[in-house]
Amino acid sequence: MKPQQHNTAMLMGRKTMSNSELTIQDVAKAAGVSAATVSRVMTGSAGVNIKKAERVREVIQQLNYRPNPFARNLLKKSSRTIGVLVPQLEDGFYGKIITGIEHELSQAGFQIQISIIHGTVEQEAKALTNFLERQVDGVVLITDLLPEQMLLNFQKYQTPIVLLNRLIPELAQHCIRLDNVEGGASATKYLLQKGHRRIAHITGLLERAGSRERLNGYVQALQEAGIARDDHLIVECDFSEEGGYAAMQRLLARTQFTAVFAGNDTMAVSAMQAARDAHLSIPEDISIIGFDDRSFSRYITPSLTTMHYPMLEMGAAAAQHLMAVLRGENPKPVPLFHAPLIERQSVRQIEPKTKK
Amino acid sequence: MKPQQHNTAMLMGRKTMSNSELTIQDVAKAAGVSAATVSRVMTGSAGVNIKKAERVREVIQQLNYRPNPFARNLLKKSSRTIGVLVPQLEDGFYGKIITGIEHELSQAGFQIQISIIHGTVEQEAKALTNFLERQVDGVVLITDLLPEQMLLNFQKYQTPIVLLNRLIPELAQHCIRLDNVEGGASATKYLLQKGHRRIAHITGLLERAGSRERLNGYVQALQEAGIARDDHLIVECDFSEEGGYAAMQRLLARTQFTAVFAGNDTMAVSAMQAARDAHLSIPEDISIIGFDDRSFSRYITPSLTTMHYPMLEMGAAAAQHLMAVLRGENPKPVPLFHAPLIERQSVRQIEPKTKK
DNA sequence: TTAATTTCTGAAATCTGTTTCAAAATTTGT
DNA sequence: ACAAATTTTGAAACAGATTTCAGAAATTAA
Repeated sequence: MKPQQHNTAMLMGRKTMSNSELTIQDVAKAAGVSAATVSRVMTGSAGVNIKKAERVREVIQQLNYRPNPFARNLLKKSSRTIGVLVPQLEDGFYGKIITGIEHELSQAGFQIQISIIHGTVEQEAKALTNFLERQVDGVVLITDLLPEQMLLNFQKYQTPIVLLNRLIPELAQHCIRLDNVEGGASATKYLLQKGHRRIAHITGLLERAGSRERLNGYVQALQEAGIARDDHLIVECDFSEEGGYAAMQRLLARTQFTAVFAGNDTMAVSAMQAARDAHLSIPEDISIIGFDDRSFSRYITPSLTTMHYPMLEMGAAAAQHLMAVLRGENPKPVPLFHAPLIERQSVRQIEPKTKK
Repeated sequence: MKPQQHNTAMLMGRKTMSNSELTIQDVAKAAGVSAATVSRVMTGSAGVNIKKAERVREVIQQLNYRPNPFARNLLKKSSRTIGVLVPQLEDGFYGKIITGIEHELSQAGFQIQISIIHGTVEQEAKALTNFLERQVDGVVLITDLLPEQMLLNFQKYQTPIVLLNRLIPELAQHCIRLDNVEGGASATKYLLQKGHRRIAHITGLLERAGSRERLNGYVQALQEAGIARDDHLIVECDFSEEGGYAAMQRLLARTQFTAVFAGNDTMAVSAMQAARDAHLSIPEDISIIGFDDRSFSRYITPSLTTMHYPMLEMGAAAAQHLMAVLRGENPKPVPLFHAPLIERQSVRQIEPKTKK
């Protein structure tokens, strides 16, 4: 497993002949040895006379020979490439995961191949099939769309797979996830600790496990504080901005509260807007806490207190796990990640006795 | 160029035998023909008896045979893969470009391989070399770092290359760029049209061509309006938030103005903050216009009027251009892209005669 | 010095498709 | 029905590495 010999010399501009289509045979001829010997030098296998090896290395350098990766892949049955399927890259959310993955993988000499899902399950399945056809060494999936059964069928292939933000029991040890229950509880506890008692919750789509988990955390935290769940305070939403706005309007129309825990930052932002449009100011009249810590959250006014989604770290963990599996190690399940609280300005302290 | 035969059937869960290591020979044997014939069917080459072809297709389906891509690559000397080098993916800026590229390429059956640059020129050169070694069919580069000479040396390889947001004269026809001069002028003209006459400009690093171009646009627009360049109104900055804040402070301390054209949205946001901290409100006291249309710009208060950087479109154009080159077409240079104005709330109309 | 080891080396096989080429099969022309 | 033309076909060559295996060379033992 010697590091590749190729230098960046030629890119740096030192004179070198342009290696159009050099094969190992050419190198062998130039060095006066057999192709087998050159190969041994290239791969760093033992058993080559030290002096001869040196000479071969020189010739390789001289000619700037680069072995044809396709021939190599064919033999090795591996391309040292990992496929990553992401829902989108248009904001930094998934970009951070990719960054985390890439950082780990590039160090191990792997490349990442990405596929962006453009909506339908069909397309997503096609993207996955495409990875198979191209024989990537492993796959990282970030998707809620693909039905469980499809993922399970995917196991038939020998290709290792890691799932991010999704739990599939049969693949549990390859699932990298956030502790959403804990996160939801932390957010709620923070509001409680700030003196709030009437705390509303705008959830994401409850068909998504993550949304349900955050809701559970919210309910749990309230319970621990001796507050019963009040369904007037809970409204389901679809993650979107429009939804967040409408959800806040609905809440304002039907009950009273001093704080809102939004299931994600996007909904939090638009909920804030809805509050403002109803002549309520934040955090004076209503405190709000989000979830995810999206990049815009620190820029809005007031800046949004939220739970940080450690995507970089989770991406890195996904990559490490995949590497381990590829090395044939026993895949020990990755523990849940925790979402730390990012305290900013959208939540204010309330007088302990000011029960509204 | 028949579309690949592989269905997603097995992923969908219909019963199929797990195609562990099927080769074209196995299929040939099963179908009672030669490997050559199977190959002809797979690649859709003419000259196969229609009935026999049908039978072979059935067997292929039955066995769920997928040709080994490595063997294919070896022969075709192509992997239908494009390498993309990006500075970062942690916010949506470059993610959008990738999205544009991916969208185009996936339709053409290409995959994208991405490399994120982690800072140094050395690393960047290594990433590029890595693409070479892996024999990607083409490369899209988004980088200011790599020295021109290095890029030129890169030409020695037959691998086609497209540069985004950078002009290298010798590679001009493969450079996809934004018309920064026009963009800078548009932003400035908009402020002029809103009645502003004392317009400050916070530039990006002037060593970057883009920053100089935007500055030139600014100066040009002023000139056209009969206003001479006033260097007190221009301050160079480094693109960063801290820099934007300091730049605004500097401007406020040394001269008067009613509007600011910031070289990018990041600086605009922090300039706004600096203004607020100096007890000036936006847009009442100072109007501000940004550049890039970053995702956070619409969330801040007031929402930021800015010039939209059409990254999706430019990414798509890069991909299309690359495809054209790969098809052996004559590479007609791609015209400069235009940055449209996104009118939001950070600029206000000034009374025509209220010259301050 | 010869025998016994150990270390090196290269020819050939292998990996899996694609393509060429000549032979075989079929069709057409008369 | 027979030659000529056309369509199909499979054997073999090929792409460019890696690896096995047996023989050659060098080293050690005796």
